[in-house]
Amino acid sequence: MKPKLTLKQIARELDVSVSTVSKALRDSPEISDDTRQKIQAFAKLYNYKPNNIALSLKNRRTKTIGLVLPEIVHDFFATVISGVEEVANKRGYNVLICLSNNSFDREVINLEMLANGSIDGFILSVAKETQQKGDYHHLEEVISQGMPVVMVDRVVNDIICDKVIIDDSDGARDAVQQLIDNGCRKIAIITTVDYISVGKLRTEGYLRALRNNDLEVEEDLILKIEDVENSHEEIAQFLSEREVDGIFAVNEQFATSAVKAIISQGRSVPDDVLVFSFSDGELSRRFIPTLSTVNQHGAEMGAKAADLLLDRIENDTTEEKFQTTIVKTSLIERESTQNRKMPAV
Amino acid sequence: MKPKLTLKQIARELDVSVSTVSKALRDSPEISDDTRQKIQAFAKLYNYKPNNIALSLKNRRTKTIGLVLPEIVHDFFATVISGVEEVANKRGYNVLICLSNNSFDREVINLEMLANGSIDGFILSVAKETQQKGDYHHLEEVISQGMPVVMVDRVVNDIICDKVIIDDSDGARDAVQQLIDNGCRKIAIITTVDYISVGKLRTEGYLRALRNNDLEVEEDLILKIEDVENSHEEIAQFLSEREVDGIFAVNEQFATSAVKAIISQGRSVPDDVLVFSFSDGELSRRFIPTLSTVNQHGAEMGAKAADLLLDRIENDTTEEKFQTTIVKTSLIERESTQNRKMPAV
DNA sequence: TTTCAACACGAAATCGATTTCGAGGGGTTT
DNA sequence: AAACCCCTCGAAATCGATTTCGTGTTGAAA
Repeated sequence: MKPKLTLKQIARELDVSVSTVSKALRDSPEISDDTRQKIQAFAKLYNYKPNNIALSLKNRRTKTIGLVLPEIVHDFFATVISGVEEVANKRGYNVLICLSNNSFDREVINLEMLANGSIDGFILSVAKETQQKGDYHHLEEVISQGMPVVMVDRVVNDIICDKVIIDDSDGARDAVQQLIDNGCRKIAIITTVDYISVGKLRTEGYLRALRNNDLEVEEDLILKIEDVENSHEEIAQFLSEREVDGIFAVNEQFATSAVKAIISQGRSVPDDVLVFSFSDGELSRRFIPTLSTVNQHGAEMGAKAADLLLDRIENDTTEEKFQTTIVKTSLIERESTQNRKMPAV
Repeated sequence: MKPKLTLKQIARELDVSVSTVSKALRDSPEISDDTRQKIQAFAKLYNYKPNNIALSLKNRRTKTIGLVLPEIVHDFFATVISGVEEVANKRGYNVLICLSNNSFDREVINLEMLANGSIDGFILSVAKETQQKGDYHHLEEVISQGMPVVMVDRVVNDIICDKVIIDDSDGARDAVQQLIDNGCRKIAIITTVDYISVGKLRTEGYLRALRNNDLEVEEDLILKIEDVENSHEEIAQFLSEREVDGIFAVNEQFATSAVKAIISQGRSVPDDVLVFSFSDGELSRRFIPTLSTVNQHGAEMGAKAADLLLDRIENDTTEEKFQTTIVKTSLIERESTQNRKMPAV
């Protein structure tokens, strides 16, 4: 690594002191026009850029924020990253991304790595395993150190900090309502186990929609998936044993598995069964049929989280109280709920 | 931000010097057992962790690598990130991710931001606009500064550095060969314009496969997409005017658009037309029919790139010559090429 | 008793930048 | 001519850690 140009070298070269160089480059009035121009010309010529690390040490802030996510090969989190990155860059910050791969241990390690001066604050979405364990000491620790933290999507209610979430429950309710409005009466839900906060909330929304319409809640129509990897067979099995006219799936994977299962039964989506999905990604947009879905506005969530975090970092508003921002979901209706046989109610 | 515990504070608290504390914590033999234990106990009690920034400044290395990508809402790049992240973390490094959004200017800005001490080296995949412009001065600059750089996937031949690519051309050739073996004789290709390096290479592979089998190359069957956003209509139009029995698409988006167009013509994939895609993602795995595709092994590419970069960083092997690693693609055959009518040759 | 080595620790330099404070020189005021 | 001020610049502290070198003490060897 070739050593980069430093203030000291410029000083030696031009036979002035380091402080003079620093001041000249920052247009301090202490420095005469003559000297200033000479130094600035030299710096420009050799393309001097101050060393970020030295600045970080001096200023006690790194102009970098950390983003800790459970996974990345997932359109939703990818869009969150885009949102965070855009806002952060616009405001002059870098983004340090760490993946927990849904592992508690990796999440702890990541927080520790970052919390030692590398960053000015965190944005994180909690790992699945962490939610399962319910162990949040690592979060409490960094927060008690005074590190600003914003949680996104998969949040922890017990931890007090800024949060950006979507109205999971309302979004689910609206989606199911849509199914009902389109004539469905026997609606199954394919969801996650309850310790996943968003899964639980979406299940609640499903239940609310049914009750709002005086439809009976049949426990038998609720499928809670524990093992996402092998969910496809489980879903196929589930649907083969039940006669439903509508399916609400809490993510794209479950939705596509459901469609596939229905089709392999010789039935059709949307002619025989309507399917509503959650989380809008490439998959929903390009599937055949295209999937109706609840749009989570991931980029917007990321952008909002970044703004919240940077506001807290820059204004040092430690005493200001924490807020939970809810980004509204919206329904995107596509082919999978365009029923041609059942008339809309 | 509450000030974190520093060596100086420990020193003051225990009434020893800063150097003694530092040495004690690093188990230096200069320090007596007594003092060492006292200091280590204190540090442990108050959970002392050295400040990363100070270490970076002192050591002249940040234990962080930069990863500059054109986009992220794209399974391939997401898997590359996973691979990089895993290796980097395993070897004790953080990953700073920047997105260029395929913009030349943003790429330049990102490089400049990172090149000032924030990181020890780069991994990057060149932005589309940069390839179009052919302006690589920003790359040359950071490299001439002695910053180690590894390029991934979308590489620039003119720049001399380590590279990790796939055998785009061979992968495409193999895919097209597979189509031919499955009985296709009129094979269209849906590809990108030539300034995208990988698009051009895949087109070459397509041509080679045709020639290898003494099939005539019909320019009319080659569709080069410039505007990816509105590619769907272009593809539908293209296919409606041509009678083909096989389609090779250089990415998942083009492939799904093609399938959709074929189906809306009242024909079937794979019964009437076989479709082979490139880049294996959720979409290919979950589409109906599931898509045969050329697997790019993104995680492997990312991992390899990270290993190359870290080796260069840690061994300071500036003089060692640069290598281009080719990660072999592999064909994944799924439903979209399981022809039931045309017998395999 | 003198000398010397081993031991345990501290002072200071260093990484690269910023910033406070002080000082020298030139000119102006009384 | 004495007093003063302003302009311009440099020395040094600082951020938090590491590391070299030096120093004082103790004990043992000569």
